[in-house]
Amino acid sequence: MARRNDKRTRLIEAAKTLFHQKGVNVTTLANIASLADVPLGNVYYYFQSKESIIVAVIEQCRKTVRESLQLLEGKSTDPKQRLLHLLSCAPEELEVLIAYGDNVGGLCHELSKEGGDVSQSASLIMKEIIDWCAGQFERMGKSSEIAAELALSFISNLQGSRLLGLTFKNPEYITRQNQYLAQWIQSL
Amino acid sequence: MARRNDKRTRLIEAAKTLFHQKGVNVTTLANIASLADVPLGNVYYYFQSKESIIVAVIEQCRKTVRESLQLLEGKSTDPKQRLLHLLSCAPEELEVLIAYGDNVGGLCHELSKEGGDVSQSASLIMKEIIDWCAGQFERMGKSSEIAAELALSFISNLQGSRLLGLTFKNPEYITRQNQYLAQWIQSL
DNA sequence: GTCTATATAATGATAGAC
DNA sequence: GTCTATCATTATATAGAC
Repeated sequence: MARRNDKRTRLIEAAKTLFHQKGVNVTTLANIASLADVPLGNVYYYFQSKESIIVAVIEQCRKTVRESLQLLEGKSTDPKQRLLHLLSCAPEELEVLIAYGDNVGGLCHELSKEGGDVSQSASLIMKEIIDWCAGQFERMGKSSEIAAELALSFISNLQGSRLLGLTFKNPEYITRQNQYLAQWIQSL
Repeated sequence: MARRNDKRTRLIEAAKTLFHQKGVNVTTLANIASLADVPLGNVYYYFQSKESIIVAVIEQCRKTVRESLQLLEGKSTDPKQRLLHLLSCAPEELEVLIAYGDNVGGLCHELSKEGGDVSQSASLIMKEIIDWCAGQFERMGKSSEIAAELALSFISNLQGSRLLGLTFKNPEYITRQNQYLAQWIQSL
């Protein structure tokens, strides 16, 4: 059970990375096994199918997102500052964003076309982010209805700018838009 | 040459539809040939490889986008109205958006991860849209620098809202955000 | 639990008859 | 120009030795 978790975890991490970098559909089990340093045939001891790996990756991403948001809550008690923290990203993160796009956005984009359970679970990650933002706007004194609308607008813009950053391979598209959003938040 | 264009066009149209609905990487040549009602083996008379079909689809999309934008210019001489027209979409279009997402956004997302020539040609479609919007903002009296920034913000938000609409399979995510953007444009 | 070898199906691509 | 048949490769998935 100890080593089982080890390899299982490694496979999920490898899959998560490759799904982000190449996309879910382009990534093969051989790719995942190779990166995780696990023999191809052994993958099926830990996962029933490729889809069950996808499900596991989604769960893992959701956990990561939730932890990141909780970390953000620890950084400041001011909701405005928290939202600004969500915007700011380190230079390495920015490089990843222009090379492979936003992880959550990518998953949602690709999986939402297929429909079914997997599609919906992916959407829950995005929902978690939006709801968290709405919570911050509420703390800023906005009504729950207005807060939901602001959160939607905020994430919409954030996701859009990351798509443009990816498309044009230009970090300025993201940073410029982030500055704009930061001003917008300050003005609320 | 006459019939050649006929089948070739049908293949491009079929590929364009399937790339949008399923994604580029998931779509097989068999899918395309089937939808275009062309025998699988015959595809290679018109295209050298799958990649050359992708290139052709991108060109076709770019042409479609350019025509749509020119059509928009005919609808009104007022740049604000033109931008509002770009936002408004018919109920059927809205259904397509929540089912399969934005066509251009989808192409850029998927192809930008692969890099290379194809990636860059896809980005040119998005650039064409942004530049057109920037042109409208300039006509509204904005400096070229400000206009470029506004266009970026506008398309960023538009693309983001379409991703959210797709993700949550909810047209309200798009219409609500469109209303917000419409107000934003009016206020400029 | 771990790994090799392989079955099975699908995919991009080609050969060659018509 | 058109189409059938098929190759070569790769993918998911399984069988079974250790």
